Amino acid sequence: MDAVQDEAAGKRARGLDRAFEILDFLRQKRQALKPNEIAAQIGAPRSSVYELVNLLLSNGILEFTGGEGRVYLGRKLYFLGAAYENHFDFTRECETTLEHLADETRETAQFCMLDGNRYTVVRMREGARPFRISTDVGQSVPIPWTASGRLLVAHLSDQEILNFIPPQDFRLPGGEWLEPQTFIAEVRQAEREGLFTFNSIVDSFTHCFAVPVRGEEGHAAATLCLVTPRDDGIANRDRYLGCLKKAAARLEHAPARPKRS
Amino acid sequence: MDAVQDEAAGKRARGLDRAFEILDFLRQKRQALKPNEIAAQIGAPRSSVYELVNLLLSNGILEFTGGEGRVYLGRKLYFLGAAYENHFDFTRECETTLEHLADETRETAQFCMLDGNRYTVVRMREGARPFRISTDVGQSVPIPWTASGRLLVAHLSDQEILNFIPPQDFRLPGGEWLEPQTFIAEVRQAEREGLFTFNSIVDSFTHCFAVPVRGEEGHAAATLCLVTPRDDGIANRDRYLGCLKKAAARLEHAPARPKRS
DNA sequence: ATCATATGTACATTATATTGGACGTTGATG
DNA sequence: CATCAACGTCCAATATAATGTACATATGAT
Repeated sequence: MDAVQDEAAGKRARGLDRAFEILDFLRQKRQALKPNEIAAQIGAPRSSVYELVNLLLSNGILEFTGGEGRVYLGRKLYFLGAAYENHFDFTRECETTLEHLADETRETAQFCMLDGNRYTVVRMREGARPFRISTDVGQSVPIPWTASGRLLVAHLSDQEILNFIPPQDFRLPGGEWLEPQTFIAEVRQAEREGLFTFNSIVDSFTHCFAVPVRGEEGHAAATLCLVTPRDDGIANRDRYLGCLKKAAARLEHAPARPKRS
Repeated sequence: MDAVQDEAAGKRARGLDRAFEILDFLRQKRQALKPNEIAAQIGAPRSSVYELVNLLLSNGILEFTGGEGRVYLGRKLYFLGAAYENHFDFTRECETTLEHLADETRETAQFCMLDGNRYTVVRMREGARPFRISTDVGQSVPIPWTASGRLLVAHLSDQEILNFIPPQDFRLPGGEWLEPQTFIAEVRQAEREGLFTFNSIVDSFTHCFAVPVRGEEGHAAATLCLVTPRDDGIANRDRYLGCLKKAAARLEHAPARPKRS
C-alpha cells in the first residue's frame, strides 16, 4: 500500500515510510529475512535498508531470528498491537461470534477488515470439514478478489473507490481483468442489499457469503463471512445469510470499550 | 525508554525515534490524545509531532478516535503484532499454563517479559480472590521494582546491567533509593537459585514469586509469577514454587513454532 | 474589551538522513 | 586460478526532514 507513489523516479523515500514498508513486507512474507534480501525484494537501496533495519533492531521493532542475520518483526510491535486490541476490544466478542457461527453452519467463518487499501482476514474459525482455504489469516489480498471487498468500500464514492484501490488489484488471480465499473456496480448492489455472495474468484470450488459489521459511522467497519463448498452454499443460502445477519447484529451491539473492563 | 540520550541539548531527533516515542507514549497512556498534548507531554516540538502524526495516520499506524482530533494506536499495529504473535507462537501455551497455575494456587498468575529496558506483564490470570494488582497488563515498569526483574537481566554482566537499566529506575515508588549493588547482588542470587521471591516493593501487602522461562539461548526469555497476599505466600511458599517450576518447564518444552501449525 | 491558553497551520532554515557507489569479504562455479 | 554473486560496511554528497517561529482561530477568564 505504500509503494503507491512510485511515480516520481528520482525522489528519495522518507525513512518512516521505508521503515513501515519493511515491516509490512516482513508481515507478508511471514518469515525472517536478511536485510539484503529485503532491500532487493522491495527495491530499496541496500544502504538505506541496513540503516533502517539497525535502527528498528535497536528499538525492538525488529528482532534477530532465524540466524545468519535474518530479522523479523519484534516484540515491541506485539506490545503495541496488544494495546490496540485492548483499546478497541473487539476480539473477545468476535471470537465467540465466530465460534457460534461455525457451530451453527459447520462452515468456515471469518472476520475480515481492510488493511490499508487491501483486504485481510483478521480471525478465522474452521468449519466441520476444513478444506484448503485460499487466503490465510493475516495475508492481505486485493479488495476486488473478495466478497467482503464489495462491502468494505461501499461508503466511498465511485471516484474514491477508484482512487483507493490500486489499479493492478483489478487483475484477478487467474489473470483476467475485472472491469472497475463492473466491480463498482457490485459494490452498489452489495450496499443496497446489505450483503454480497458469489462463487469465489480465488478458487473454483467455494462459495462466499459476506455481511457488513457496521461501525459507529454507519459504514462497514468489518465483515463476517462464510466460505463454503459451492453446493452447500447454494443449498443453504437463506439459512446461512440469516446466521450471518444475526451474528453481525450481535457484534454491532458490543461496541468498543472506552477503557478497561 | 527512548529519551535516554537527552544529554546532547541541541541535537535533532530522528523521525523514526520520535515516531516510536509517540507510539510508546500512547501505549503508556492507554488513551487517545491530541497531537498537541502528545507534543507537550513528551517534550517534542509541536510542528514535528504534527508532521509525524499525520504521516502515521496516513499509514494506518495511528487512527483518529475519541473525537476532537485525538489519535491512538492504529489497526496496522494490530496486524503487525498479530504477525509477531503468530510467528513466535507462545500465547496459546501461555494462556493454558496461566490458567492451570491460577487454578492450582488460587492466586494471581502472570507471564512477564522485558519491554526494552523495562518490565511488563504480558498476560495475567486473576486468582480466586482478586485484589487490586499494582501493575496492569501492558504497563511497563522499572525493572528493579519487580521480582521478575532480577531474573530477566541475569544473563548480563554487572556492568551491562548498569548500562541497561535507566539510573532513575533505581528510585523506588516510595521514593527510597535502591543501591544498584544491592540489586545486582539479588540478581546473582536469583540466578543461582533459579527463582526470586520478596515482599512487593510496589505495594505493602503482596508477596511475589518469580521463576524464569528460559529461551533457546539459555537465559530467561520471560518469567512466570505469582502475586499473593503476604501471609498466604509465606505459608505456601514451597508448594507455590513447585507449581511455578513445573509450569515453566512446560512452557520451555513448547518452543516457538517455525511456521504455521 | 482584554488577556491568556489551547489548538492547528504554514513556511524558511539548516542539520542531517537517505542514497549511490566504492570496498572487502566469503563461497560457489567454471 | 579467475570470475561471479551474495553479503555487509563505510563514506561523501545533497535532497530534505526536523525544527523554530509566526500566524490564525477558538474559548474562557478577568
